[in-house]
Amino acid sequence: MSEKKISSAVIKRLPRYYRYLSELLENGMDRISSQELSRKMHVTASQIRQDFNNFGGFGQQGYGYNVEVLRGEIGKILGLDQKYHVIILGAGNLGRALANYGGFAKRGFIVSGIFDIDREKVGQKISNIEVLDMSKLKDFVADNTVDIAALTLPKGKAPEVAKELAELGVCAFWNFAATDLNLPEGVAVENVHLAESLMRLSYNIVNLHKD
Amino acid sequence: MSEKKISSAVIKRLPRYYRYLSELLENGMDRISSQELSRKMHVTASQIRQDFNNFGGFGQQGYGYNVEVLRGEIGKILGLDQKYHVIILGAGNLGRALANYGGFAKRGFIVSGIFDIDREKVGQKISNIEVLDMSKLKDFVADNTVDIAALTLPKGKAPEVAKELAELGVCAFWNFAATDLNLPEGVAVENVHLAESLMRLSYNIVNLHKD
DNA sequence: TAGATTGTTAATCGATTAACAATC
DNA sequence: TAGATTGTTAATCGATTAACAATC
Repeated sequence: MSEKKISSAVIKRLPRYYRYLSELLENGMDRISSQELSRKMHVTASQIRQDFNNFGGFGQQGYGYNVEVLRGEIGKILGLDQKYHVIILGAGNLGRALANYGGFAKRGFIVSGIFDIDREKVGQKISNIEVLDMSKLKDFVADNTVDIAALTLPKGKAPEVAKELAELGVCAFWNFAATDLNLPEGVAVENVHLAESLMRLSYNIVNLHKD
Repeated sequence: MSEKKISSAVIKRLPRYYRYLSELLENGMDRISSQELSRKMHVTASQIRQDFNNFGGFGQQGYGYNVEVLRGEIGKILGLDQKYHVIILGAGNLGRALANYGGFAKRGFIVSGIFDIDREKVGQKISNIEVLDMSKLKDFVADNTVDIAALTLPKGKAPEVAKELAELGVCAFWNFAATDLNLPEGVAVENVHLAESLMRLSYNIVNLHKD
């Protein structure tokens, strides 16, 4: 398209705006200025205005932004006006935690399948969904819409399963395995590397008193 | 100190270097050049050399970097040469997943306490640790070393519990709650906002075919 | 209208990449 | 020594902040 490419720095900030706007809405606020939002979020008002203006003018001079409208627009930009069917690969602790977490469904992310190779786990029900054997994966993807695959597999297995799924047409991966997936272009990957997050925390602990 | 401040862009990349170097070491590689690492990691060789040089010369002209030495140095920078005592606040699905995940203990992050308010959960054992009632938290922190508090509480509770813990001297927080903690300076916070991660993924799905 | 606040341009700052001399 | 590759400076690129005219 002719739309200018939005920088990933901006995209990374959008969900946080969305969260703050949702809160403001819950609290009955119906308008907010960039300056007020700036104070709440601890970012500059200038950045807020720049960010929003990447997508067109959501505000009004002398008034600010309408909370509900702005939240709606950002939601649309983030694709939250759609539903997504999610399958979870790996019914371990983390896979189960994701399946059981109701918050995602509320935002339109519906878990429709859970897979594992472990005989013990296959057949169990998690959040009302039966855990299927990995051998059923191919057929499942052929017969059902799968928008997102959440990978909570051991790092050794994750890249090959992701590759297989990508070949079957799944084009978005939420990757919790401690590895890079190295998938072809045209596939969306969002990594959640908990071990790396924890290392950044320990770095900060060590350097906390070194200013 | 007199050390120049390392930019957070660099720090964010260190754990990934550490992961790749650990893999290389497992595969028996004992040296690597910035160019070779560049190809594996899909970042520029220039960036790799710049990043490492923030901490001093780990390499050798004409040779490259010794994998084991470099991994060790980065590990030290990240604070992985120490042990950390972790308590988990909230024994829900995610709290249990974190407690049960053995990978953290292997890297020196030891879960030493789990807390919840739910009568059903208090007394249960998770990964050999008894879930304690939140009322015991204060005494526990007074009697035990607590380096990190992992917050897997509802967003409504997280900020107040974090504030209380910070006042008791806990100075690092691994925050999984969908909220900002707004703690005073001198406290390290690492956020893992899964809902935001998922929104970035849906943004990418929507925009996948818009180039 | 006067006051407020956006949208947008220009200035600054910081991070990434390129280039190459130093040196193993 | 010749070849390779780092350490480091300089050039480029991009993101953030400041400033202010437009306008509600």
